Amino acid sequence: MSADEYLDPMHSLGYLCRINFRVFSRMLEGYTLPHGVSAGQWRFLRVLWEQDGISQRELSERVGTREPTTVRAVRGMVGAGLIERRPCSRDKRKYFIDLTQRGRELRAELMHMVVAVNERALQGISDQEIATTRRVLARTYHNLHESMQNNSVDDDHD
Amino acid sequence: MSADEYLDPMHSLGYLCRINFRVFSRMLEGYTLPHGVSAGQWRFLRVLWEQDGISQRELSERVGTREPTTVRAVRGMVGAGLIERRPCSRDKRKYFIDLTQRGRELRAELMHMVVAVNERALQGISDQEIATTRRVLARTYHNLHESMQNNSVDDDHD
DNA sequence: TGAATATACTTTGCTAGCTAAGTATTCGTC
DNA sequence: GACGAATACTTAGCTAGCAAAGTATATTCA
Repeated sequence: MSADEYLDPMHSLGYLCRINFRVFSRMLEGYTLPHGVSAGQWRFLRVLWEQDGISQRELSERVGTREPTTVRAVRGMVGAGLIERRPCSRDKRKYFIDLTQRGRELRAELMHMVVAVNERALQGISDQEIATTRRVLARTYHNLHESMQNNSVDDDHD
Repeated sequence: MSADEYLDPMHSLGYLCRINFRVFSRMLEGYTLPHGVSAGQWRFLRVLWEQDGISQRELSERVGTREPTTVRAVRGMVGAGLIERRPCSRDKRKYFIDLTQRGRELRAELMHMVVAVNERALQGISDQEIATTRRVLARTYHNLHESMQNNSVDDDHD
């Protein structure tokens, strides 16, 4: 409620999310880079392991990045031999993204690493606290995301 | 525990932190940019409002960025008239960072905005859940940060 | 005192995100 | 069937982060 509380970064969920995102990302990349996979690529691979053969647009949405970011990531991953682009025959604007054999093979090793990083991160925290945190972060994202879609920046704040 | 759980991004704290960081940052910037303050600059201002006259190195540490990032941010904020660099007379390597009158004046308006964004984000979430989330995120950061300092990337994971 | 080490900041050059604008294709509708 | 709107992807150009190496100054200690 008081503005001054927010002068302390540790009080701010935005700050806490920023530093956590960075440390998660940097640590995971420490494990995956020796396998030729950058932190940026990992995010796309995870989605493709769940389902590949989706369009570039749909890949963007599931990963949570905008199209230009996806264009660059896809280019890099094609170059690294992890995925292939397949033009859609029905709709010439579209490309489907398929995992290569190598992209598929990486799944087991890399998922093992993400589990290891998460286990280290969550040491000493109860399952219930973790569940609460997930629920809160899903809700704050939902609240802000919805608010950005519905309102221009300068209406109706208090 | 099971690797496949982590295929769902919403299960992963790293992903949740990433999307929350982005949406917090983009929304706050929507408010602050009309005042000539970018999201990057805001993070430095918040620290300086709490205490200015600190060295560039100390500013980096408190904001949670590395020196090169601070160099660029400081240059931009000097150009925008928000801060001034004051050479240290005792130690010629050092510069102290002081807020200008204008930098100081922005505090009230911008803190009002960060409170508004946080209130919107936290709608429908109990104080206790928020407190738990803060505590968990502080702990996960601590766990990973410590682990990165103590271990090279490839030792002792199970 | 002077050589080795440490510190504070800068430069260079990379990654990864974004918006805005551009191109090609498809859809809808008159 | 053709024109306007929507869609899928690309390009251009920006911001903000990083590591590694460079420069200048202080500190330590033999």
